[in-house]
Amino acid sequence: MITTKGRYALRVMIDLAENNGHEVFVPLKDIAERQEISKKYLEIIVKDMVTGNLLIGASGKGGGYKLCRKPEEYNVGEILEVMEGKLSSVSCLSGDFNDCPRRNSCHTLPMWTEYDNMVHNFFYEKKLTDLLKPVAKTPSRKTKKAKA
Amino acid sequence: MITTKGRYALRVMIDLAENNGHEVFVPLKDIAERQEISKKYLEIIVKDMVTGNLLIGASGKGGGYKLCRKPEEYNVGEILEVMEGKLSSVSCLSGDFNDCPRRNSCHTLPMWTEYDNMVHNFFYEKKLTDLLKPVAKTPSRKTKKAKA
DNA sequence: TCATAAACCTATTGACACGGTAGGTAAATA
DNA sequence: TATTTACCTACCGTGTCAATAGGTTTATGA
Repeated sequence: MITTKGRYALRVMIDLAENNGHEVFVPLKDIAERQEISKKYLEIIVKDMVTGNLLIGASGKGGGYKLCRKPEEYNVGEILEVMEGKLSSVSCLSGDFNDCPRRNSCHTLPMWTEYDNMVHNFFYEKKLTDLLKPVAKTPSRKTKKAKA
Repeated sequence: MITTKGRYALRVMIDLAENNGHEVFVPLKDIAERQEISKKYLEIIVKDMVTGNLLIGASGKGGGYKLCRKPEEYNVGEILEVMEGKLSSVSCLSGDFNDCPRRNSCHTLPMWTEYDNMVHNFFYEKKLTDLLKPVAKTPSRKTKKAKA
């Protein structure tokens, strides 16, 4: 189960991406209000996001939080892993890794491994920008009309 | 995270499939010993499995547990769901379903839905028999050699 | 009929995670 | 120097996980 931490973190990222949070510092108060999430609780979350190199924080008047990369340079997987730890389906595959004495004869381990890979790929291939509201595309100066 | 309940249940199923547990009752003691899992804890698990129509239990001497279908008629997903409840990635998709007031404007819901479908398919397409030790195939009486 | 072997039932436990709340400190700005 | 903001520490109620403990019922077979 993805917990509120992961889900809220994602919403913070999206909020920043959609509110110029790539260029200017956005106060947490604003994010909390837009997202209807307790600001106090969000403090905990964004703190982890700063530690995890997803955001930069700036204290004082005019401060707030800002993306430290361009939105297209984030993928969902890394955001979730910062908040939830490794996205591992079973304890056999996380932690000390190979502490299970049955690992060599385990009938289910291959399935868990396959599952883990699938999940990892799913979230790492999903970009933050895939979650943004589809914006009316500003046509680039030289738009080639697609063939069909 | 798949908990021990789900993982142990799967191992019980495999154990039965590999120890004639489709035809005769196998005492829990034997399963617990082979699987090196506390019998006491397994009691809780198999109880749920009986309730969930995965196993049949028989009390008294000569009793034990038995698969109620043929091994090839189980898939992993249903076994896990009996033990873990619905395999839902986020609370937004389980429970009362549409209690979230933001569901219509939520940017992340489509991703969670897509993810849930992927997970569901993965486990429901996986058959119990896919987890069994590959057995030296008893050649059927009329084995057609594959072309290539 | 009676010991035995098995499932079945109820209760409890310690540890930990989840989802917060509360209140204060430090830093930057105007 | 007041204000706005991030940042820090502590706490808390609830629930789940992974068991353990001890007893009761049911069926067999000698």
